[in-house]
Amino acid sequence: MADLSPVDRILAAIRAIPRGEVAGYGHVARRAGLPGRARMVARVLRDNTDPKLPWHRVLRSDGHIAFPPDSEGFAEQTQRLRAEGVDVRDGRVRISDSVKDLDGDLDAALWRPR
DNA sequence: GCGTTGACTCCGT
DNA sequence: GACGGAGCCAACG
Repeated sequence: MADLSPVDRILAAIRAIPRGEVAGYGHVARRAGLPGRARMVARVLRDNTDPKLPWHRVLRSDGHIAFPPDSEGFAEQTQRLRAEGVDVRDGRVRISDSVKDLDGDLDAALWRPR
């Protein structure tokens, strides 16, 4: 990976998240070569306008959705995740059995909520 | 160049 | 599991 700017690497890391899986801000940042820059990931997502970007697969380290429960983005993120087979309960993400099966190989690249 | 801000994380309670 | 406080870092005015 080369001379891409931090922002581009963050976007690439987010796009690399497979459908039906989720990743944490810190995990995305680390994957982008920016350990500890979770806050930068958050800013990139806020500024991002690319409809192709699976931003809804990015969650906080706790598995909680980063938006306030009464927010618009919260509702949309929940709906998108459910559409991909991710079980969302009370603003928290839970992994379905089918996804749980794949988890072994993806451990290096993906993170799953407890 | 400084102070504020934030879709964060870690740790203790 | 939920809450509060401290730390970090880049963007913005």
